[in-house]
Amino acid sequence: MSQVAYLTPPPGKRERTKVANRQAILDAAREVFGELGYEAATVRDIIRRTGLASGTFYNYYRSKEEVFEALADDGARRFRPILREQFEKAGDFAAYLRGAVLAYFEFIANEHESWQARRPPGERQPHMQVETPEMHRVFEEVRDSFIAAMQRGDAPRVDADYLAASAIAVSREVGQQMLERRPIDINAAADFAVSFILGGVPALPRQEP
Amino acid sequence: MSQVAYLTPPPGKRERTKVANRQAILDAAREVFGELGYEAATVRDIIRRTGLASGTFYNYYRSKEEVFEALADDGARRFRPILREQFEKAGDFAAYLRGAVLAYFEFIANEHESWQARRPPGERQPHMQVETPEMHRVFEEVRDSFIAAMQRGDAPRVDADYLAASAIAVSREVGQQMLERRPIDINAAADFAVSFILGGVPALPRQEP
Amino acid sequence: MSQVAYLTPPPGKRERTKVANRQAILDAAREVFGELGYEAATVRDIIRRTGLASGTFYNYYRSKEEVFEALADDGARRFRPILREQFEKAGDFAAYLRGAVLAYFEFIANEHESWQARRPPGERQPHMQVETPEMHRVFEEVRDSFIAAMQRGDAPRVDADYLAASAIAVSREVGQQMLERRPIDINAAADFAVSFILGGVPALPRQEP
Amino acid sequence: MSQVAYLTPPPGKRERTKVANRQAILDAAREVFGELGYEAATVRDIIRRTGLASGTFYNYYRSKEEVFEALADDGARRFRPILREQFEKAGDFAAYLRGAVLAYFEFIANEHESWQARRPPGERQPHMQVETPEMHRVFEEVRDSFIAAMQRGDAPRVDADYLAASAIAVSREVGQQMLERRPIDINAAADFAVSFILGGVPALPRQEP
DNA sequence: AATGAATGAGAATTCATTCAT
DNA sequence: AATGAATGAATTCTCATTCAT
Repeated sequence: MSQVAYLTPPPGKRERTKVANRQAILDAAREVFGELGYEAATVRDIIRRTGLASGTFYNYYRSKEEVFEALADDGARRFRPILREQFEKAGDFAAYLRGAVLAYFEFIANEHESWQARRPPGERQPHMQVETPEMHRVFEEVRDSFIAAMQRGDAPRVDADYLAASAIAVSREVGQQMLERRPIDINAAADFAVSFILGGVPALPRQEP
Repeated sequence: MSQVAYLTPPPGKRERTKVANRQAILDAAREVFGELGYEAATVRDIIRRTGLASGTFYNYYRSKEEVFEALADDGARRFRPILREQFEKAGDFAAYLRGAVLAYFEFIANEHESWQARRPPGERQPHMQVETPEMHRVFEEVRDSFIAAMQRGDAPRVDADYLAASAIAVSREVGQQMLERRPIDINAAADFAVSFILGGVPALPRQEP
Repeated sequence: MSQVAYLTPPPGKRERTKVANRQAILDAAREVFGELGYEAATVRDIIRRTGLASGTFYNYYRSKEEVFEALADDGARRFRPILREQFEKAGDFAAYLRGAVLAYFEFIANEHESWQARRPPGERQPHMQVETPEMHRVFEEVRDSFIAAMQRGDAPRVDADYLAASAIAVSREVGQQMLERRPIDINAAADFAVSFILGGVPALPRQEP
Repeated sequence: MSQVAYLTPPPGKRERTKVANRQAILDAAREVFGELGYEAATVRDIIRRTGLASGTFYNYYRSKEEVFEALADDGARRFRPILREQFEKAGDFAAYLRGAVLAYFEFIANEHESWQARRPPGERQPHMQVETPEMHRVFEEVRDSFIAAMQRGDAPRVDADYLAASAIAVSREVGQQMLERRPIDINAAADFAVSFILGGVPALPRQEP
């Protein structure tokens, strides 16, 4: 009997359900926040969409705010390996930057399409900044790879914190706008963002008048 | 009866009270939104801080949302003249950009003082940072004048929305980080942001190795 | 115009409504606790019976527990002047005791009849002891009048705290039982309680075998 | 396979666990009811304190009410032998009464120790003191034997319910006060209570002027 | 205009109990 | 027998807004 292999017992149905429920709530929250906006969304809205009982929500999260943070944290957690992969496979700073931005845009475009979706167009969501531990780690990772590039002589020695913050901000904002356009053009957005970071306004793709 | 003398109330007195109340509500709202974020803030929180009665709020604003808007307008109203001054003074796009960014950094550095000061010091402050309406309008002002410059041929014709979003994002993030550093160095931050926008990474101020 | 007489303005309709509402909630609570018992009773039950809106409850009390305390406190507050009157008009200790016990039994019998009423018979409510400030004052008043009687030489010098506690306890328990009997016989109950306090078991009224 | 040895579990082991769990739940319930009162206490509070899983509770008791009853029975079971002993030892009603009251005071003084000890020390404790089921049953025991004595001609035939209520009330209140005094003087309290019940105010122990 | 209590829809939350594992 | 997550009815409670004074 190969049972022996499971010195740690295989995750039972219970455990699987727990993970699935946690994810279901996260997914539902992503959709609901996307459709109604964070403020209008209620815990009821979220839980209704999962098909779970209302009380079940509170087995996983204590409030709407907590799901929101978990959502942000979750995104950052899933993105971090992708970012690292880009860093490891990139030849130089420019390649890393392009790879990372492109990967990020793909990531958010795939992100269920529900985040920021089905909302009356023009109704801008107010910007929300949650600083989750995982998001901070992404920031640190970006900054550290910039520092590494600088130390390799691959990039000029500049204020790494400012630069990381700027590059992330540009990516986030352009990415956000990209998602609101139809069709979603990941490559154009990446061209813009990367050119901007690497060369500023003069380097940007020109448009017809 | 000496009442007669005041059948018409002392001129301006009532008017002044009205203006003062309106401003008191605005100030209270700025504080409360800053401390709790738009969502968590309640009308009661705002009105409590003014010392007025709850019903009085509705003599001035119809809803929480309306104060929010008014607050935005207030911010814009205060920032627009500063921006215009920069525009008139500046010779070209680069100079204007520098002036605008500098003015913005000065603006938030001032706001920051009056905000952070009043924030309950010991209290944990883990919640989402929702973009305040004031900031938002300030950004809009910058963006609009930015687009105008482009239309006047002062700046290359590039994707205006992406560019505006990027420049604003850089300004916001660098500005945010600037506020967290001691001492707050507005000029260094502006140097960074403006160089970045105008020339990307290669144009950034170098640091000692 | 006799308006002048109201240097302090006459209580307006608002003020009257406030007092009336507070009392209405108290009355409703007394009924509901009486019918359902403290535990089964909900805030909804109470508020429903007042005809007020649910939110109104919370303008007056923060919880079921708080109304309950207010109820106890209210009873004690209203009883205290009655007690004092008995003390002032009584000739000696025995007369005071009889007067006070009788007054107390009348008081609780009148107490709307709803407290401890319409409940399935035999379903004993668990004893509940709330120590409200006003109840403590009643205790002190009883004890102090005992001490006064002792000092007058009207009663033997004994442990006044134990005695007051005992006399009050006997009155409360006999009173409680009295309310559960039909017909309610205030005099028989008072005879019993007073005899017991003044002479213990041997002094009690005998019953047919 | 060495499993074989335990196909039948070690005899008594399971049984002991069952008894231990049942007792653990009872002990936890005693604590929790004591700290929070019956109403505020939840099954979760009780079960949490045992370290058992919530579902396990229902293997032993069907509801919160049932533990409450069981707790009452537990108290009675522990007190009845003490009471019986007094009865067998005592020559007459007075001696029995004294023995019973003394035993009761000893009982609550002991319970008191184990209760007050575990109570979270700094915590405000404003809530209602609901009669605990144990105390209630203890009172019932006393009352029943009391009535029995009356029926055997050991005591005068008076209103049994009133008398039982009175004697119990006196014992409870004097006992309560006794617990609040330092040092706790069981004998003085018993002297007072018994004298009071047997002879009223005139029979009470005198105090120095 | 100012006041502040009342309103009541609806959101948040609890918790006894069940039941698959 | 033990576990502990799911359930969902029921309850608590909030808060924007109204309106009589």
